[in-house]
This record gives sequence, C-alpha cells and structure tokens, in this order.
Amino acid sequence: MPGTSVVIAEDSAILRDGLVGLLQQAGIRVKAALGDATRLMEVVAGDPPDVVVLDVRMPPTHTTEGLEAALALREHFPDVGVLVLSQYLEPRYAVQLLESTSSGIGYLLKERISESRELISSIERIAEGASVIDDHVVERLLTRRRIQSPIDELTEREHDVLRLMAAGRTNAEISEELFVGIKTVEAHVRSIFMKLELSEDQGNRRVLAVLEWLREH
Amino acid sequence: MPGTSVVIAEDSAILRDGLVGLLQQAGIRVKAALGDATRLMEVVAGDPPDVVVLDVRMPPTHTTEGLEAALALREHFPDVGVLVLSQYLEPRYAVQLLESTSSGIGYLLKERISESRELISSIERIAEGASVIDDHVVERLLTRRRIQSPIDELTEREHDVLRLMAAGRTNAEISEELFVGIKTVEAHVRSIFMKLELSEDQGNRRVLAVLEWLREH
DNA sequence: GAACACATCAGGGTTAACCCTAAATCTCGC
DNA sequence: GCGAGATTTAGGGTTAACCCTGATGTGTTC
Repeated sequence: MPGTSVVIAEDSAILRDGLVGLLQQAGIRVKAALGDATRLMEVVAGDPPDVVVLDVRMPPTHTTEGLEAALALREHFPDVGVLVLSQYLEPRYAVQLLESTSSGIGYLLKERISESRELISSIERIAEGASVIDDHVVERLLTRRRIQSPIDELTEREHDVLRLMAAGRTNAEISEELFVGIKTVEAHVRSIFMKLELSEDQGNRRVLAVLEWLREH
Repeated sequence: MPGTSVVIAEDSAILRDGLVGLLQQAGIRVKAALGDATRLMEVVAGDPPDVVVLDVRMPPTHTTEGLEAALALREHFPDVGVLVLSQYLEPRYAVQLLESTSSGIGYLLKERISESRELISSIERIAEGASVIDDHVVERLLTRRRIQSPIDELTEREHDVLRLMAAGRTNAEISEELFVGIKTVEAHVRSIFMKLELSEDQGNRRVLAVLEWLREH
C-alpha cells in the first residue's frame, strides 16, 4: 500500500524524530509530528491521515492523555486508524481500546519495536482496518482471564494467613494472632501454595506467595 | 564547540535513529550508531569520538551491558566522555559511574530528554570534561541520604543476594546464579539480617528483608 | 442423609533456612 | 607490609518451614 499517511504525537523528541525518520524511509508520508495531544484533534480534522501514531503518556500530566486522545479520535474519526505506543505492559489500556472499537487500532510496546519492519507493517495493517495487539499484552490478558488471579481461589481463612505471611509473620505468630494451632496454620499454608500453583523445587514459595499477594494489594 | 563527535550504542531502532537525526541536526558528528555493545570497544579504539552515548540495558541479556561497557570505556579510554541513558530511575548505576571516575560522564533518564537542547548541551558539556547527572537521580540520592535506609549499608554482593531473595529464589538457586557455594549465600543472608536489624524471635526475617528491599525498588 | 467444602489439629517425617566458629583470599588504603 | 573490609567456604549444630496421612466437627447443598 503506497502512500500511507500518518500523524505522530509523541513527547520525546528523540523518539519522535526516530519515528519520523523510520516511517519516511519506508515510504510513509508523515503529515505532522506533534509533541503533545492538545492540537491533535484539529490537525486530524484539518487533514485526516490513514493512521495516528501516539504515545499513551504525554504532557501535561503524563498519565493517559494519549489514550484519551485515542478514544476521542475513534469517536469522531472512525475511519482513522490509531496505533498506541506504550512504555510499559498495561493491558488495561489495550482493553479499553478494544472495547471502544473493533478494527483499525493497535497497541504495541515500545521496546518491542526494535525491528522497524514490525512497526511499518503494523501501521500498514492498521491503515487497512486490521488490529494489531502486542503478543505480550495478549498473553497477559489470556492468562489473567484463565485463572482470574489464583488469589481469588483462596478461602477467607487462607486469606487471613497469607495476609499475615505478607506482613512478615512466622507461622507461630500467625497461629497466635488467629487463635489456632500451628498445625492449622501449616495446613493453610500448604493449601495456599497449592492454589497459587507454586510447585516445589522452584523458588522460595513463602516469598513467592507474598509477592503474589502484594501484587494485588 | 563545533565538531563534537559521538558514537551511539542503543538497541531500539527508533531511539537510535532519533538520536542520530537530532545530533546531526545540531552539528554533532555521529561516527557510528550500534545496536549492541559487542563491537563498541573496537569501534571506539579505531576512531575515538569525544563522547559515547549508550543505553544501560542492551542485548543480549538486557541487564547492565551498557553500564559495564561504560565502565570498561572509562578504564581504557579515559579521555572519551560517556553519556549513559537510562529508562528507569536507578541511582545505583549512576553512583557506580560516579565512583569510577570524576569527570566526563553523564547519566540521564530517557523520558527527561523531551527537549533536544537538553541532550545536545549535555553531550557538549561532557565532551568538555564536565559531568551531567539527571536532577531526578540527584534528588533521589539526596533524599535517600536523609532517610538513611539500612539497605544502604549492604555491600554489593549482599545486594545481589537480597535482590534474588526478593525475586523468590531459594538459597540454593541463588548460589547457582551467583556461582558461589550455598554456605556463602547463607553467610550473606545472615549479614543482611544483621544490617537490616532483623532480630530473631520476631517475624519471618526472610520475608521482612524482602519487604524492606521492595520498599526501595 | 449423603456429599462436599471448610476449618481444625495430631503424629511423624524431611529439609531448607538459619546459627556459630574459624579460616583462606583478595583488594585497598595508610 | 599491615590492618580493614569484602568475599568466599568448611564443619557442625538447631529449628522453622515444609510434607503426608488421617481424623473430627460444622455448616451448606442437593
């Protein structure tokens, strides 16, 4: 597809210039390259490109300006593709995008774009109406969906025990705080390990269980 | 200072191209732009630039290749300035660099280089022998100093051990990863507990040490 | 009432995680 | 060189953290 055109919104000057250079070199026409999202809507309205490439985080608050801009773009210009570049693995954002529409969007991690070919082909596929989601994000979404965090499987009492484990308590201390025997605590701990699928011979399971707990608190 | 020359080592194609474009536009001569650090030493040896610009994390392991390359550079080519670009706020790396030498180095966060002028002036100041450290890193170091976490008392090796403990590794696994005996790991662990003032008879010290580590990372 | 999940605990094991002492290198600064 | 600190390890302990099996009581559900 010759003559694909894009508008770029990326606050880092280095990345912005890099994007412009790479895309132009690949025969893609860069209509504009902005440092923030404030003027993005009017630029797109004035001369709609095939695809808008933007960063999730942008000035002024560096939170989700890019994502909000992407959602607004989809609402007002459904024919314009949107490729969101993210620094971190934040599946939540990808989900929000997917829920807003069903085609012509993309969500890629910056670090994954070490190969420029990957970026170019993604943009062209988006211009054609396809969707491109980073493999890592998809994997994370699927594993989440499947297990729904194994912590949810724990019973009330197991939660109590794990919470105290995460507070750095010993089994003996936990048994005192919960007014039960040490053997009971041990039984709960064993059950917790099983439900969190912490196989033996692979890491200090007590620490791993605590890390899992901290991830959700 | 006209005619400042640099060599770039950065694995992300986008960032690399962006850097080349920005620097050339500013009148800085880019002698080479590499995708990893393997050939960096010979390239610099063959035609020494004023400054080497490199990423902390690079292939193949994406851990601290860039930093090690930076230290090696300072050792063999003390007249060549080094500007390390980091994705995250990791003051330890900056400290390691500062300890290795006293001039002609820089440590900047990528996100902070939204203004290309900042990058250009940093490179030129480094070429002149000055040092440039990101404000955020300095601030973090200073505030750290004020709070004085006992974690700062740990030696390099003890940090390695604690980091792996915090990753959920067993002592046996840690000994394998660090290529030392289990007894050695045990000695380090004991030393860590002492320095973190984790008295016996009060909590699971392994978990408590991990929590302390997580608080600073 | 039978089936089931949950919580409780005993008894009796194994082992990883700890303790203490002692000692050999190595590097570094004085 | 000499002392100091860091790193490494041995030998020989103790114990908390684990495993398994089995058992009891208490709800809830069908």
